[in-house]
Amino acid sequence: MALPSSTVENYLKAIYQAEMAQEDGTRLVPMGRLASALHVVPGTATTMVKTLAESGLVRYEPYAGVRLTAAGQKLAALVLRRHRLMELFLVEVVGMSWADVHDEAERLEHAASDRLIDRIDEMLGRPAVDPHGDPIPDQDGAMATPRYQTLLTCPIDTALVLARVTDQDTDFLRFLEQSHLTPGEVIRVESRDAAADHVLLRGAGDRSIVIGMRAAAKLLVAPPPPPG
Amino acid sequence: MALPSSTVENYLKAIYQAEMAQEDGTRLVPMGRLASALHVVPGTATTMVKTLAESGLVRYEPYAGVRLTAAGQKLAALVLRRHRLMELFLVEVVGMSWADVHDEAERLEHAASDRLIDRIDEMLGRPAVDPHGDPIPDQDGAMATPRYQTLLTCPIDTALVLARVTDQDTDFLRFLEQSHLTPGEVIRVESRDAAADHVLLRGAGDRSIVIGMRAAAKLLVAPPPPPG
DNA sequence: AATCGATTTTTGACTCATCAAACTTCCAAT
DNA sequence: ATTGGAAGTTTGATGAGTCAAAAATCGATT
Ligand SMILES: [Mn+2]
Ligand SMILES: [Mn+2]
Ligand SMILES: [Mn+2]
Ligand SMILES: [Mn+2]
Repeated sequence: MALPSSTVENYLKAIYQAEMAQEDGTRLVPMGRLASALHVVPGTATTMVKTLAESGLVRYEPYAGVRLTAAGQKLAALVLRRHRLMELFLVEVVGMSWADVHDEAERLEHAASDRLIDRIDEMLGRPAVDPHGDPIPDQDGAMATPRYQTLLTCPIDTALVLARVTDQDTDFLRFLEQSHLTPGEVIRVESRDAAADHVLLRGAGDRSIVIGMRAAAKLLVAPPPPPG
Repeated sequence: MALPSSTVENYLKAIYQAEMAQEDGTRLVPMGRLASALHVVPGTATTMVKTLAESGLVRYEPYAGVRLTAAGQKLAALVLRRHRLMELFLVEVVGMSWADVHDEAERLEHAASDRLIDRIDEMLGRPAVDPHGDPIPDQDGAMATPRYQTLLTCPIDTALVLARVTDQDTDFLRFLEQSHLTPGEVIRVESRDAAADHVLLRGAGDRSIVIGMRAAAKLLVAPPPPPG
């Protein structure tokens, strides 16, 4: 099989990420989800998934969904590696805003050679996470998958480290940056009000920030850093 | 008209460069040249050129050839700008070899946004030439076109500056690098022998180098730098 | 002027990726 | 058990880009 096209890479990556996002154990991704993630109509996704299945990259169960094979998983993880290393490179070396790098990396991930990516990896000191806190797969496609809590489920009035942001929307990221809600910052939840649909945060420098529960669910936190 | 596809960008760039390389005044590029530059069969080039003509990017004269319109020229120059800035960036910032960056830039030139390219341009200090001495068009597509002599036509026993290398072949560039025949180096031609098909050079550090006339024609030189 | 060969164009076919719209399957609620 | 609607699949068509091979054109040489 020749090099995978950008289209194939995008399908594999979308399936990979949809599998991860699946709350239930079954990693079967329904065609509707896949189609909307890729901005194609469902029929297109069905057709494409069938050809991916013939290439041995996915297993396809009609009317049920699709999941990656080991081969598909590895390819998808390497695309994700290129994407995330490229994002971090654009922020750290080129000086772009973390709010903008996703769209740029969305195209560069298909054009950058393995040599370039490895060089970038080296320059950055083999980083573990990208600017949004997303883990970066290694050269073999292996990726750490820490289980973080969200600002909806974490304990109240406890110091926590903001570890990851699971939304790449430019405006949302810009807002977070202005609010100093970026990975690494120490924050605590002061209160939650489901009825009012809000979460009250206390950030670095005693900043007080109110966000909706939809937004709070996209902010993942880890236990505070070990003392000393 | 939507964004030009990579294919369209590649056609325009190839026509642009073929026009420049044309020794005769007529900037008409024959279909055969274009086809082989793009590694497609002639029929493919004909078909594509007709659709480019319909988009107003080229003027096409059947059985004679093709040339860029003003619109086509600008688009082509901007692709070349992206290519050459990317090459220089890969050498200067990423630390890749000048022998390797052409192939990498060949793909990245279609994926990099104008924002990224302008940021790179700024980082590099608005450079005038790429690692091979090729001039870099500005944001408007304007490009300096100095008329250099080659090592085949330049005066003998005169100090000259190697200004530009008009071949992107990896092995050739590697050889030049090892021989210290890179842009900026001061060299002089000691002798030429058409029968023997060779040119004898004296490079920096009194290096003595013999190259064939085919290779010599690819090395462009300028008058030596002003004293002081 | 006639012709031969190189170059170019045309034709017909093919792959990849996509959509619209008709059709099928499945399941949750009656 | 039926059935209505949501989700998924199939079918037929389209556009971009390509090739192989047949046909047409052009110009250089006789
Ligand atoms: Mn991203
Ligand atoms: Mn990211
Ligand atoms: Mn190049
Ligand atoms: Mn170059």
